Amino acid sequence: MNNQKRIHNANMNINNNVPLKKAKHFEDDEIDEENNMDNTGEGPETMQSSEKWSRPALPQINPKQDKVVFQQIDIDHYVSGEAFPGMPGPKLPPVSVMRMYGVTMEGNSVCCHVHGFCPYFYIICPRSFEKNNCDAFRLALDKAVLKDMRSNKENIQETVLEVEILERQSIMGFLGDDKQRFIKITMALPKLLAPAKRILEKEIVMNDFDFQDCRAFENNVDIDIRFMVDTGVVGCSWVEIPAGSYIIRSTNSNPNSESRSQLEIDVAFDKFIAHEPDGEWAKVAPFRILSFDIECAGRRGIFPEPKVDPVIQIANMIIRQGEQEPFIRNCFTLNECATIVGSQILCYDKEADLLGAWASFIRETDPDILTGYNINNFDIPYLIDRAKHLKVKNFEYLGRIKNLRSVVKEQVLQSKQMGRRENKYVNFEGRVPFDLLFVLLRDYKLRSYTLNSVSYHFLQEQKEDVHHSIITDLQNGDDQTRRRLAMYCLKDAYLPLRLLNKLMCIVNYMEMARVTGVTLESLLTRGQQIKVMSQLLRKCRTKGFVIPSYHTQGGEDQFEGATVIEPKRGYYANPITTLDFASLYPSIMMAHNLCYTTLFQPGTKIHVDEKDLERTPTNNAFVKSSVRKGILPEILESLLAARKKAKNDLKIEKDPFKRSVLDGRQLALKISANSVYGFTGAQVGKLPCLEISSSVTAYGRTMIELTKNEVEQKYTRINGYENDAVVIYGDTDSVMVNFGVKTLEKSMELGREAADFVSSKFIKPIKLEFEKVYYPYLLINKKRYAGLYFTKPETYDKMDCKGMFLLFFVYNLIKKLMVTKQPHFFIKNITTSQERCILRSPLYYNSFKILITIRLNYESYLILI
DNA sequence: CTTCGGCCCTAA
DNA sequence: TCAGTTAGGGCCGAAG
Repeated sequence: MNNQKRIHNANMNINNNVPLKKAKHFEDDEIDEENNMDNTGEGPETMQSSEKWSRPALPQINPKQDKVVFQQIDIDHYVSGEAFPGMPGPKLPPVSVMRMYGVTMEGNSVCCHVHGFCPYFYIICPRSFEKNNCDAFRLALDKAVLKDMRSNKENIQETVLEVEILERQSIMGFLGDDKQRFIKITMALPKLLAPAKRILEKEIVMNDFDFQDCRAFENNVDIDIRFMVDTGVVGCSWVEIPAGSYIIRSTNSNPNSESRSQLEIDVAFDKFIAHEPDGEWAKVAPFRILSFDIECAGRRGIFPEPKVDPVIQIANMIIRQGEQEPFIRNCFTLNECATIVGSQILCYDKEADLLGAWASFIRETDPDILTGYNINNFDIPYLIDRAKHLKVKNFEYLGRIKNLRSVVKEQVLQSKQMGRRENKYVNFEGRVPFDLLFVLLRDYKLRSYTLNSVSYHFLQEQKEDVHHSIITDLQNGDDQTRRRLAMYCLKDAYLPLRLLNKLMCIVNYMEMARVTGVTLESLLTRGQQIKVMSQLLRKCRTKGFVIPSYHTQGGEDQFEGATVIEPKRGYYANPITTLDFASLYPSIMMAHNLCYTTLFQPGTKIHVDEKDLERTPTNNAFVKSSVRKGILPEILESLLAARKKAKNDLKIEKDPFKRSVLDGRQLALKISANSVYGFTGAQVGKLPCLEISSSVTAYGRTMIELTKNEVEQKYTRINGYENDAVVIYGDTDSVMVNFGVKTLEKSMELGREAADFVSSKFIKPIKLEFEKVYYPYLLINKKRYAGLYFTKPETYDKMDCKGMFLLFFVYNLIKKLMVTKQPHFFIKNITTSQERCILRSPLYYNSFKILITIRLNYESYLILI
């Protein structure tokens, strides 16, 4: 069954590193296979040296009577040289096989091969093309695709598996209720989708029919996403393989297995149950999370290089998801090292032995998640490169597929959000690299991202301080100095686990994967769009819509964004009420039924009564929900309804772990709802629709304007109120109102009343909410203000500062200072740009000498006046 | 000396 | 192949 196995000369891989694909314009027929061949080899069997390291023993399983239930954590696919007997799908190899990896509630690891799932795409069906043409078309396209291949190393015999005519509708634009005919073309392998589309566009495949302007649909849907969408699997969900529907390929150390998982099974793609991650199935399996850190003996002043500088220590901590403390703590050291209470010390005389032992340790402990600090860009590539340099046998077999090497690839990710970022990526089939640094860069804005400052910031705890310049000296000392180094190394492995736990990263990311339907790994390696795309595809599938493949026509024109009300600058010594629209953009899309499927495009042949259309302020037209309810509004509704439910459950739930799951979920749901608008406006994206995004912002602009006017017209002395209300500022979805009242109670009461009053002027579910009162309030400029933040009259919640706040903060303090005649100081966390602002700013403001800053530690500054 | 565009960062 | 949006303040250096 080891059909992927290919024996390679070990030397080939040493100097012949993975080819860099990113810059090269590659041919479609050589993408996957070449990489695959490069990292295929004969991996070692998993050793079992210690009961403590291994997973709990796998119970006896009878495939006729026992079901297999596991939480999957990673999904991938491969090309097999043999069709699995008795499974659906093509009988002629090579065939594409999906793979799900996961863990049971008992902590046993599972690798599940899923057979018979094939990639496909759609094209619009030419008018005269009928059912009886399908077979001829299939043969013709198959022949054309085969001919198109330069080389056919895998000996592909059949490329087009099936051609059928289906009734579908394009998601783009309202075209009435009549379905159109589409041809669904099922291909043998994922990599054949692109050539098939290209050939259909460029060549005449069949003389009688013109396929050249038959636009392709869902051609660029990734096979992993396609599989998950079509089988109803979402990221990190539970999967049940019923008794009698699977075959056990191997258990544990059976040499026939392809995987290092304890249980390896084969199942057909339509024979398993994908549980929705709700209720009972919201639980989380006891995943093994490994955190590790390496130390290198570098040369003075030179950053360690794997070709020169040895790895001298590797510290490891493994924790089970849901538990508080690691159950494995150890440190692999080069040369003798004195013992450390609570940790196992493993000493080696030769570096190559140390590395080899560590790789065996990974295979034996079989972690599901790999973490640490900057492991993606430093520790992992360093270990792999170093092991390659020392020719350590079998080091690079670190994933869950026995004969696949983990190799380092350069990856360039570019987005407006993150900028240009070069990253290294290492494959660990079935294990998820979850670099804490990467998570922090994504989710938190910090002044410094060193492990030390991050630990201080979140845990109020610092590292063992060993400066990198003395690492080599400590290594060259005795077993006591190496012990000191090991303590340091262990702490660096431990802190990421503490931080993951404190910030609930794993739980939050799992919930995000479940809500959006993508794998855990793609949350870290891919952008925002794939999450919306996954949800869109799921909705489309149930409703018979298909999504056009994006063709690169450069988007040039920007669309207009939100209004920022001209601020009435000043210092307000009375309460300022803030009214906010809750989830403004999602609720606009819901209220006005804005969607791809409801967009009425000019020039459309379908007639729609004007009364059934809604014209947006940008003069786009969308059909009303009475005619057809949009998919985007439906997605948003279910996201927001689920969020409401999660928040309610959160109120009742007592168990702290379940609470954190629920809190992670409500957060994921909120972020997901907000990113739908961005998706429609992403002009270099999968499915931009500026009619939607520009209508959304235009509605937003009219709404904030209307809110301002309504409030200022109603709350006047003429109408019996204390003072004329003035909207002093507003940005996108909020207005700041000065009701001219003196007390917090009064300003809150008026705020609640005004919010309800204005809400009644809008269509459901648009809702203006009273949220907070600032008292006092300092408004310096657009996007720049500060004030004490009150949600209840008794006491303020916090001092809130927006924008480059420092000078205003200080201004406020000066006022106090002038009143109290007392020296003041405060400590504030600030970001890099604010720090620069302090350092650059004159020490005078409004002719007061204002500040001296003293750096206290990595995050806090003491500011004296 | 002023103006403007690029850059960086933030608000929402 | 991949990449969420626009508005806007403040600083800096180049051009005029």
